[in-house]
Amino acid sequence: MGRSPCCDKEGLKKGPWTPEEDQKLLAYVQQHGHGSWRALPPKAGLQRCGKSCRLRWTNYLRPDIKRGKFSLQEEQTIIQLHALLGNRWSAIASHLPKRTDNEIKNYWNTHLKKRLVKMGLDPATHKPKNHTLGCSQPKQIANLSHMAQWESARLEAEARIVRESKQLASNSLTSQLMNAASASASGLLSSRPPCLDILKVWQGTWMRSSRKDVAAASLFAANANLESPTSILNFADNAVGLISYGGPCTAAKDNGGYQEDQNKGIMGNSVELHDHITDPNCSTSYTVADSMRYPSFLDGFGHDDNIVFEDNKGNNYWSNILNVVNSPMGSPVF
DNA sequence: AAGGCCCCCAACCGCACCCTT
DNA sequence: CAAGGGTGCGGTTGGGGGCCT
Repeated sequence: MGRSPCCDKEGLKKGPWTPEEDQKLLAYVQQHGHGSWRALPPKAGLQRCGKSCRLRWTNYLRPDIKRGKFSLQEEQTIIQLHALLGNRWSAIASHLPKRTDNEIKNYWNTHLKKRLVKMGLDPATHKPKNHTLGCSQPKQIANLSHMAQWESARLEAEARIVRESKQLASNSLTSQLMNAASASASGLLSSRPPCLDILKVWQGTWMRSSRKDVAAASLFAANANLESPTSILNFADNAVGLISYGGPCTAAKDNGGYQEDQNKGIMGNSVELHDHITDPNCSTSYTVADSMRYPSFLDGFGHDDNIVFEDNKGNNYWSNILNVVNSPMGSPVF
């Protein structure tokens, strides 16, 4: 178990990077791509371990990094995703593609966490510390847990897709770096990330269940921009929440392991009925538990007689998350 | 001006996971 | 199937800079 640190070799430099080192690393990656990080330092003429180089590249030198102050919308996105995902920084970062997980983590720890504490919220649970406004009923706590777990697993999978896309982008970085603008336009480095489309399904479900107004829900779903290229959701065929796999088939296949995890972790209580869904764009068919069509954990959400998270303005906490997701400009990355 | 304190963030560390052999 | 290498991830640290006294 474990491995020996790669940085304990004699003669390897640690600590802050110098501009010369940055230049060497940048020049090498631009010319050759990073390839194997462990093998990179000697080739690039650096007295660093591969891990240090990788970190420096991913957290600082990468051309597709937005630095500087976080916008209000970015802050909101982080807080709300953190409410769903907890300290899953990479998953959160996948929805703020120009920010690194390290940056987001630092920002959370130094700013946002304190702000929540000041507001009397527990930064770990995002609930008021006295629990007077929280979900006090066990069923609702369980529902929240299920929601978070479900979304978390899905986001993990989508984050992985993003990573793989970036990997592909990285592999062709040389040409892209020659023309940063076109790289941006190409969508490889700064494409709209897989958004929280599942939350839209939830909202649609809320609308149905709370208002019993299928037409309104369908209208909402139809109006929603649900054409995220990597989303697992597809409203084109069914505006009331039928889940199908509409994403790139390679990505979906690549995430078989995550799908397994989802099935284990979230479908544990699912019914035995499964539907086979065939992606028209690829020959692979997918098995989707019936419970994914109508997630049972939605029971109890959005009904007037149930307590849900509310902020001090009386807004539904999860609706706020949905608002961020739904708003075309709700987040700089959406 | 200088010393102390605090904050921030780049970087490190160790573990876990994935992939290859 | 197991072992080992490569990489990703999250927690933590420490040094630099700003602020206060």
